[in-house]
Order: sequence, then structure tokens, then C-alpha cells
Amino acid sequence: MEENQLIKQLIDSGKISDPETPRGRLLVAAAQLFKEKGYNRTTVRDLAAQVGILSGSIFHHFKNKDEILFAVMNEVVIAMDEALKVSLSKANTINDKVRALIANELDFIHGKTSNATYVMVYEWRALSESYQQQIMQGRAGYFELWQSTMDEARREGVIAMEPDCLRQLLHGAIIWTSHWYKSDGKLTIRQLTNRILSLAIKPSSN
Amino acid sequence: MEENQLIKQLIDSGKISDPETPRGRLLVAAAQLFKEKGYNRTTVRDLAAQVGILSGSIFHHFKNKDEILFAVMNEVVIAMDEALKVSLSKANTINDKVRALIANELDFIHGKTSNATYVMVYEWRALSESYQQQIMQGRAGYFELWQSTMDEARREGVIAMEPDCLRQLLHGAIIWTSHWYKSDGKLTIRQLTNRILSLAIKPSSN
Amino acid sequence: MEENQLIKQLIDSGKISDPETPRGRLLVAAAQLFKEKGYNRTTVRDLAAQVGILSGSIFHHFKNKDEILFAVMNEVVIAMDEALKVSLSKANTINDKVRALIANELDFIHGKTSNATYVMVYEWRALSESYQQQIMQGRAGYFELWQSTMDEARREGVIAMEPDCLRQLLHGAIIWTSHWYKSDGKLTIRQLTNRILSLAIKPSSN
Amino acid sequence: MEENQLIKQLIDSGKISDPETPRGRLLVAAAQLFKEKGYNRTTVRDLAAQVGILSGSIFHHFKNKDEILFAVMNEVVIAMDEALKVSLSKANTINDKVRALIANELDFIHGKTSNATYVMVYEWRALSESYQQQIMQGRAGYFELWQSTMDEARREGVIAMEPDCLRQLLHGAIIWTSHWYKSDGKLTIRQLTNRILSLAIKPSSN
DNA sequence: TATGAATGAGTCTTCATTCAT
DNA sequence: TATGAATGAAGACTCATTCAT
Repeated sequence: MEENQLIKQLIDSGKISDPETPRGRLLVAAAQLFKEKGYNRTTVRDLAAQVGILSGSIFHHFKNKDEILFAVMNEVVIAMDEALKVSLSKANTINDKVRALIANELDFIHGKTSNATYVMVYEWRALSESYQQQIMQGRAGYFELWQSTMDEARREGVIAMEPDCLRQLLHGAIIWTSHWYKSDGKLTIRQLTNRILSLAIKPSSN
Repeated sequence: MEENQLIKQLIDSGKISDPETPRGRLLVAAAQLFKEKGYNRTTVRDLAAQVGILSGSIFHHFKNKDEILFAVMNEVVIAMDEALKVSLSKANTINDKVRALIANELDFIHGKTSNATYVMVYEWRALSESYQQQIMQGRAGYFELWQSTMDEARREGVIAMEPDCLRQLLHGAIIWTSHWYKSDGKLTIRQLTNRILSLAIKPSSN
Repeated sequence: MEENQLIKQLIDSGKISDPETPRGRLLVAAAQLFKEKGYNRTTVRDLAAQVGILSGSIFHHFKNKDEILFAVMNEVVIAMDEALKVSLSKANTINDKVRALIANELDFIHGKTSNATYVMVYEWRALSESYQQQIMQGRAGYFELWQSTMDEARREGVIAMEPDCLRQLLHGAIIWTSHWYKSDGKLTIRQLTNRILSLAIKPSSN
Repeated sequence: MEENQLIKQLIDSGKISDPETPRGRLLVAAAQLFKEKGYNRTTVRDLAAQVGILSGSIFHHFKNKDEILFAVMNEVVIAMDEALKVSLSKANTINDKVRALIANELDFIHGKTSNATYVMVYEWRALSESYQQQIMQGRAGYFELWQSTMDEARREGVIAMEPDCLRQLLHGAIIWTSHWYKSDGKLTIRQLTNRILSLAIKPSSN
């Protein structure tokens, strides 16, 4: 719900597309199809059909197919970054901060933006190089938040490993949950967050 | 080194292709290109050029492009399974066994078969459904080895989480190393193995 | 002339394609090329060139090459059937009815639809099996008209042979005319019709 | 049986290939496959497989695929011509002569050489133009036998039509039997011969 | 003579993109 | 802005033919 608040803000400020607009609908459809079938196996016609328009009309909203993939990823990048900032600002202890890192990423992978988040990771190579660079620049702030939080955790002695290494191991563990975690299974998202947190931080506090 | 021994055995027994043969060379090239550019963006001509033949000749060795992707994945599946069996048979303590699980997977992701292993994970959806099923059948044994080892670890009290959940988290952490770990960086593979092991197992023994 | 009337009706009712539309033009070209060079030796590019479009555009009108062959044949099937119904309805004596059978078929083989009719006979094996079945179903009515007319002729004693056998012999004789009969030669179509009729029916009445 | 006698003579004299030799076996297989699948859809590999050799070996026996088709047709041409000569030489009355024309052709269409005969008619356009001319030259004698016999029949008043026209109509009726006549059906070949003869000749004599 | 891997031109088909309406 | 026919480059795959062994 707070997430929704944030998303509304981002829409209103024009940072991400309103899913009620044609452009927004297209991006939602693209995220879904790119996840299901992969970018290359999704045709522009598929995309158009999914939103009930004809293929030619897509190019009134996006210069080309590549730009659609970019937009899908870019909006996730922006939203993840903003959401993490909010989350971290509410966390007081270092423990809570690390939990915020993990929880935020899990939210994106299993929440409303799951498709786009998945696409960002698994269709990376389908993106043209120049767009890849733009995305990487966009993610810089996000990674710095992770980095500095992990550094802090290291200084406070709650993690037992090089912060950089741990960060990457956690990223991997989290992203991979998209392949096996079912929100209707035994584990709640909150419990899953705790499990991953327990990998990162000595068991004193979970 | 022992790995090489095993691979030779597998080649001799016909389970995987000899990289000296045309078929084997094709598979090596395919793994590399599929990793670099993705399956869809790799053309049959690319593949042929890489091994110095013409595109038509590829179809003397494989029925179609799909079969090449399958073969790349399938040989990894076989080799990973065999290698893990050997590794586990040499491990005495539960600690060593879990380390074997991790070390084996890291070996495949960063060793000679890194390309093919990467392809198996990241080009999964490019594989036709019937081949996906074959691969999944082929991996069943491998996953059982993980599962039973993790179960044992749980019974012996060295892991603090549902074995199934931990298994998946470790898989994710390990696979993701393909994106960031450089063998010529600060961390040796052995050290990386220890780092991951330390996530899994209480710090009494590493 | 009446034939033209009928064809217009069929076009208007959507049963066969208007030769003014792209689809219709393609079908006319296909019939011609398939007759001249055979289905297999006619490339999609040949076809496109003939109607002045590019090869890719063909697939806006037909799913694949096979469907083009089917459409060529199917439109002949429909038109032959309709034309025969009209002809028979105007025939009073049994003699006239048998003449109608023959004349109708000769019209198709030597009239405007000669190419398509030829293709239907001589490219039959090039058609995929499922399409063959559809065509055969479509021809059932036509053959029944022949059959029942021949049966009637037999009952009335004007033919001296098993109706089934005679029907087939006449079909063969008629179809083969596509190889030798020239409308600008010694024989008019009407005379040719009489010749064939004289094979079928005792010379009392022609 | 007499037919077999003749074929042996032709083999011995080198006019047609011995089906025991590789070349002969190839021609038998080619006739069969060309009939079943059509020339274009029959691959050289299919052919090789059918006779138990490998594709490359075919070119020790024939310069190219085209030559195989030519050879199939050419041997039929030769055999039909020789067989007709023999048959005609045994016929005394004009009636018997016309029957010989018909019977001979039916023999080839439904006898041992049925495949090759079928191919000669239905794969004509698949043959290169220069070979077509050779075949047509080879058939000239055969057609002259038909022509002169028909002319004679006309002079004797047993046929009621231009000999040329009747000849073609009979050819068509006869060839078409390949599509419907079954030797295990109601009609024997001899009866079928009579039916066709009755089309040609006034019913005084069958 | 037989082999069979390799050739390379040629086939059908796909699809992102354009553009006149 | 939407349409959808047309584009044309590119793709996977086929196959008659060659040739070193």
C-alpha cells in the first residue's frame, strides 16, 4: 500500500508511465510478454494484440522495439531506487536497514512489478549496448545504497564477509527466488525475507 | 585436474562429445556464442563461421538449431551430475559434503564449461518444451544429490533453515557469481566457496 | 457470357476472390505459374514478381505457400460445382444433361480458369494431405452430379457401359484435352464437346 | 509373359537397364518414389536409401538427378514402342489392331512398369527442356504407330471421328485409368480394354 | 566403386518498421 | 493518433552435387 502511494507519486511526477495510458498499457503488456516468451520471441504484433491495437500504432508511442525494452527496464530501475530510499529512511537499526535492502528487492520480484523486474535481469543482453549503459547509470544510485548499507553493517560487525561479496551473493539468492518461490506456498514473503536476512547477518537478531 | 580425468572418461564413454570432433567443436562454439549474444541473436551462420565451416554443414551434425541448444545443455547436465557424484564420494563430513555441492557448481560456472553452464540457466526459455522436459529429467538425479545432502545437514543440525529453501538460495547465490566473480580478482575460487559455505553453515567450522 | 455472370455472382457472394484485389491477383498469377512451371519450381519470389509486390507481402494474404495452392484449387472446385448446377438445371433431355457435364468441364479446362483447373489435376500431390481432404470434400457434390446423371443415362439406355466406368473414361478424355486441344485449331469447343459426347452416347442423338 | 520375354530381349540388347544391376535398381526405385512423392519432393538421399547405398554413390551411375528422371522415362518410351510393334504384328483385323493399341498402353500403366509410365506423364514438366526433346523424338515412332492404325481404322469406316481427335481422347481415357482402375476390382484389364475399345469402335464387334 | 562430410546457392518464412490514408 | 498493407533484410533449413579417402 505504501508501495502504491509511491508509485502514484512517481506517475504523477512523470517518472514512470501511467498504466491507464496507451504507453503504460503497452509497457505492462511488454513486461508480461517479455517475461513469458522472452524479448526476441515476442513480436511487435503480439504486443499490439495484447493491448488491443494494431502493430503499426505501437510506433507512435515508441521509436522502436528496443526502446520498449529499455522503457520497461528503466521504469523498474527508477521505482526500485525510489522505493529503496523510502524504505531505508524508515529503518533505524543496521539490522532493519539490511532487511530493507532485501525486502525491497523481493517486493519488486514478487509484487506488481515482478514481470518488469524479471525482464531487467533476464533480458539484459537483448538490450542494445547504448541503452545498457543508460540503465547502468540509472542503477548506480541504487547500488550505492546497497553498498553503503553493507559497508555500515560490516563496520558494525554484523556481517562476517567482504561487503561487496555478500552483496552479490544476496542479489543472486534474491533474484533466483523468482524461479521457485510461490507466494501461496509454505513461506510468506516476510518469512522469506527473514531467511535471506539470516544468511547475511549473525543469528542474534532474527 | 581430476575434473579433466572425469571429462576424458565421459568423452571416451560417449556421454559427451569430444571437442576435437566437428560436433564437439560446434558445441564449444555454440556455448560461447549463446552466452555472449544469446541463443536467438546467434545465427547458424555465426556458429558455422566460428568453427570454420559453412552454414549448411551444421545440419550434418544437428537436426536443427534447437537441437544444438539442447546438446549444449544436456552435456553440462551429464557432466555436472557425474562430477558431483565423484566429489561427494570423497567427502566424509557433512561439512565437506555441503562444500562439495557448492564447489562443484562453482567449478562448472567458472571452469572450462562455464559457457555451457551459463547457457543452461539463462537460455532455458529458448529451449523447446519437449527438450526442456528431457533436460529436467536429466537433472533429477543431480537435484536429489543436493536435496539429500541438505536433508542430512539439517538432521545433523549444521543448517538453520528448511533444506529446500536453503538449497534454492544457495543455487541463486552461486549462479549469480557468473555475473561478477572474476578468478583473477581478490578472491580465489576456494575462498569464494568458503564464503558461500559460511552462508549455509554455522560458523563453527570454516 | 453466362459463365461471366455466374463468376460475378460468386465474387460478390465472397465464394471466390475478386481478381481486382491483391489476393485475387495473386491467385491468378499462382494458377498461371503453377501450370507453367509446376508448384515446386515456382518460388514465392516468382509469384510476388508476377503481381508486382515483394516476396514478404505474400504472407499478408496467405499463411504459407501451401495455402496458395489450396486456394487456387478450391476456387475452381467451387466454381465448377456452381456452374454445373446451373448448366444441368437448363438441360431437359438426358442427352442434354450429359452434354452439360462434358461442356462444363471443357469450359473450365479451356476457358478463363484453365490454369487453375489444370493445376487442380496436375499438382494434386503437391498439396498437403489435410488440404487434399478438404478439396475432396468440396468436390463430393460435383461428382455426385456426374454420377446421378450417368446413372440416369444408364437407366434410360443411352449409355452402354457401367456408368462409373464411363464417367472415369470421360473425365480422362476431357482432362487430357488440355494437352492437345487448341481453340484456334480445326475444331471448335462445341465440336469437341460433340465428339466426346459421341463416345458416351449411342449415335442416335448427336 | 510375352511381355517378360520382350523385356529380357531389351535388357540383353542393352536398350533398357537390367534391374539386377545398381543402375537398374536405382531406376526402379526412382520410378516408384517419383510416382509416390513427385520428382521434386524426392531427394537424392531418398533414392539412395531406397536401394541401400549412400547419396554420393548415385553420381557414379548418373550425372545428375535430371538424368535419372530422363532414364526412367526413356526406358519406358523404348519398351512401349517395342511392345507395341510386337503386339501390332500379331493383330490381323483392324479391330484387333486398335485393341492392341489400347491393351498395350493399359499394360504399361497397370503392369510392372506402371510407376515409370505414370512418371513419364505426370512429371513431364520436371524434365529439362533438352531431355524433353529427346523423349519426344523417342516417342515419335510410337505415335506414328497409333496414327497410322487410326487412319486405317478410319478408312475402313470403323471409327466415326477424325483419327487424330479420337487418338487423343483415347490416350486421355487410358492414362486417367491410373487414378481409378484397380486390378482387384470388378473389372479385369481385359474387360477394361473392351470398354475403351467400345468407345472407339462401333459396337458391331465387342 | 563406394563413402559421407562439406558445400553454397536457394527456399520459405518472419518480422520490425514505414507510410499513405 | 490509428490503421494495416507493404517492405526487404535476415533467418533457419534443404539438398543436389563434389571430392578426398
